[in-house]
Amino acid sequence: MQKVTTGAEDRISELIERIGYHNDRYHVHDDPEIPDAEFDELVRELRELETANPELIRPDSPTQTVGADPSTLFAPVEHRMPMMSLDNAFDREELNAWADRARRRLAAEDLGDLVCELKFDGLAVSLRYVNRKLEQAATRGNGRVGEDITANILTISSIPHRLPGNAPDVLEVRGEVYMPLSAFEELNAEQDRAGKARYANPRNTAAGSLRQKDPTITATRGLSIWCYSVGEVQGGPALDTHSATLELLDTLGLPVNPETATVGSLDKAWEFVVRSESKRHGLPYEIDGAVIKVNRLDLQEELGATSRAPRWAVAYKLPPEEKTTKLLDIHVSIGGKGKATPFAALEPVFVGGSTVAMATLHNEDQVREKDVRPGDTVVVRKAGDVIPEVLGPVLADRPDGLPVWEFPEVCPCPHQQPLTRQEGDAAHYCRFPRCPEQLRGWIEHFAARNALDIEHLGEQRVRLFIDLGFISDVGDIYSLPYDRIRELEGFGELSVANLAAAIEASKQQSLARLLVGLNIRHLGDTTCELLAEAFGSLERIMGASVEELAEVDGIGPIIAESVYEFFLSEVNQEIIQKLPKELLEASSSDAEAEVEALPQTLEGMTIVVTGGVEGYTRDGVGAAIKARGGKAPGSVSSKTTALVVGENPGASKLEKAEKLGIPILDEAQFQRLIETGELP
DNA sequence: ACACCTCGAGTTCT
DNA sequence: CTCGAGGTGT
Repeated sequence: MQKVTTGAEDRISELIERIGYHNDRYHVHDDPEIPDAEFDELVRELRELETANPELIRPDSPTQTVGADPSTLFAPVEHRMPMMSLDNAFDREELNAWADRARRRLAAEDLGDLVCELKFDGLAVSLRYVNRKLEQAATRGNGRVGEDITANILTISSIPHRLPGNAPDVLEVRGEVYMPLSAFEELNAEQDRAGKARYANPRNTAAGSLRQKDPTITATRGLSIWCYSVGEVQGGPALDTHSATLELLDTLGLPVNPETATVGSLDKAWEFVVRSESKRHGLPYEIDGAVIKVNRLDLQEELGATSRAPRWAVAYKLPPEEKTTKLLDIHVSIGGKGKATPFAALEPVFVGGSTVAMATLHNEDQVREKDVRPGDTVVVRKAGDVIPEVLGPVLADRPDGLPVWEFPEVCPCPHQQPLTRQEGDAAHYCRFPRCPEQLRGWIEHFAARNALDIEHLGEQRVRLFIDLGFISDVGDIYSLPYDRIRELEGFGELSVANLAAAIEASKQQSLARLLVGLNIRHLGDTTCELLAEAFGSLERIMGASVEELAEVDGIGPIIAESVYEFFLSEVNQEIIQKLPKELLEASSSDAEAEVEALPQTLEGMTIVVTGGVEGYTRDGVGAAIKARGGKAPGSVSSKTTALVVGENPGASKLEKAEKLGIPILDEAQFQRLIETGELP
């Protein structure tokens, strides 16, 4: 196809030159020749041309670079005023509870007018305008520190680069960047044409678009923004209500969502919530709830904030989306210890932001209790926003005579050995020691991050090596036939070297990790550490009696028996023979030496963490707590000293901690706690 | 014997 | 995240 772009190409060059000139007059000489509106018009024309002809976008185009130094992209930015998150309410009752709490705190005991807004499903950002010029844009991050995304934000056409003369001297605007459904569909149509994978949902795609290293890509994604509050403000008109703030933003040319209402009572606010729920699917963008704010700023100030959220606002979260789909069949998967778990094979359905084709059914009793049968139409949703869950069948749609599902009698692997369920157990097990499914699970477990941490040995390769007969137990990992692997398709010199190096490195792992890798029933990370610490070497653990094992604090008769049995087995002894000497001689002392060096600030404390904490991986937080002498269990109980709330916290832990009156710490308070051992 | 902690395992999709 | 099950203390 002949390109018909000469006209556009020339015009783009001309625009780039003129914009560059006026930009220079404005910023460098502070002596603009043309009015702002005319300047913006030039930029808009350029942007339109570029949108129509993405292949003509030049890296030096001002739409990509105006005012932004690309080298600062994603650099940390400390917010002058923290970007707080909101407390959630899931029903009317919780909404009432919020209002009651707030009222009790006020001298006047009246919240006054309430502003109702939609809650947009996008990414919270902060735009900082200094002297009416957009100087810096940042993500929310953890609320205190975000990432610089100025270069990318400048490519969003609905965000003004400059504000009119009546704007405050310093204005921090908070808003939600989102991808309109039309832009999302257009993008996916393009992906289809290019034969590429579709994007899953607008929210994640918007996030991905803002995270581009190359702003030219962000520019083509059709992102937009809704502005809904301010941070730091200097100069400008005095404001005394939130609705006046929104009006100001609107008059400054910042996009403010029109679906906003100021109401006089909680009843009216609830009506807004109910309406937003029914409107949800008619909107050209996605929402995940509604937000209710106290309108008067003096009352907002009086109410103040907790460590993580203001008391003057609450987010109503829409219930998770439910969809119906066909239950095609119920299969069984075999875990690394032989556990047989039934799961639903579903007709793929888009629910809660992603396509779901499988969902666990846990065990036989769960299937029976839900009474779901292959051929049923079932209701599906995302539990906790992530894990797909089958709620139950739509009985009205059940075909006549649909048979009840029976737990399969044999393992799905070619050996077809029986699956058995013992009295008192909820699970079925495949007890065939040479079951290839179990072997695959064991090898993967051995290579996993919390065990011997062997990179480049993932599920695909494990399957392949088992099929080819290279591996028939974990011991074989250390005598892989590299000559033959080199000849396999998809294995180059480099990938073989990487794999070999990763396996070599695993020989240095600690005793506890080796124990984890051995895949002994009832032993996980924690119990393995207990054993490693108590006995110091594999040899001593192997030589211990059941009674000696059970003497360890935290090890009871059942686990002791399980460990004893494992090492009694001849098959397992042979496997251990195959392991490299370095591993077998691994002791628990090396790792501890480092740990002891840290001040034991958390001695005697039990710290539970929910959500991600800045600067740590999920496991890393627990390790940091333990390294300082504290305990870090996965759930809140009456023994918990404090709950640390990070990014995207889980509701259940938070709720329980509040009910039990356990102190709740934000990330800054957690940092202080770790360093000094002091609770706020 | 019971209640209450903890721990472990399996799990979805990008 | 949720469920099931082992360990510990009363």
